[in-house]
Amino acid sequence: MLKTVIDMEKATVILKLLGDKTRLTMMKILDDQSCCVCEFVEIFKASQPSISQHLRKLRDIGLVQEERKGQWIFYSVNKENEYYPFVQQILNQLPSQDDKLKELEEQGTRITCC
Amino acid sequence: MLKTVIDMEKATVILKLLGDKTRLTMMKILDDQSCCVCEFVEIFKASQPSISQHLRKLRDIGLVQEERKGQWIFYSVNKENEYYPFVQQILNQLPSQDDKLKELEEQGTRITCC
DNA sequence: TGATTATATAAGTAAATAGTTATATTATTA
DNA sequence: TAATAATATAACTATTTACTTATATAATCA
Repeated sequence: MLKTVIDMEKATVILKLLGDKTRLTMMKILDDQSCCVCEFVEIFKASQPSISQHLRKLRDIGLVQEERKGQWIFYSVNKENEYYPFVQQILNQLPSQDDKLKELEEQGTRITCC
Repeated sequence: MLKTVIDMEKATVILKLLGDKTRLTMMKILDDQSCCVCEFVEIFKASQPSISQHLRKLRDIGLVQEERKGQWIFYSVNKENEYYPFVQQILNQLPSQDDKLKELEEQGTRITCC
């Protein structure tokens, strides 16, 4: 197994970002599939600016990336990121959050443009 | 390999605690050996109350434990803690902090009572 | 036993963080 | 092209966090 070593400074920054329930759940969801902002608004029952600001923080350090598809902007995990292996090891220990998106599908609020 | 799954709530709390450079470094050091408060004060060039408060937070959620030895109180990682495997996987990805204690030994400020 | 050393805790302060409201931007649709 | 929908950003506010200063406790030492 490849042993990844990350510097303490960067590890701290990443752990601080993941030390928030909304962002940690976002990352776990995004690790499986991409998701648009309005879906997160539904999932977390949070305001749009609040979701947008969480995503921005994750994007600013390169953990996620955005891609516009028409009027929607989809976010996905940037698996090319230098620190992704570090994050992945954490995410792997978390329970699946599939149910969150399943609920949206049942409600019919999942974006299905793609 | 045993797959540990930790609930999101608890994971968030632990990651938030580890998302601080002082506490993260403390945990990495303690993962190898026990250490007393005054050694941390030296290592981090921080005030005694500040160190004491960081250790209290780690102790409050059970990640470390204290043991009095005379006038000193030694802290060590509580490897029996339910969430230790989660923490350990994170710590394993961090660079060794042995040099921090080595410096103290060279200065002669390492506590050698035990 | 009085002084010193190690540590903890409480109270106060400054900085960081998360959320809100308001507004701007960009794309789609009528 | 005007209205609507999705998203981002800015400014403000409330909460949380980390650190400081002051004080308390407990052990050791002279």
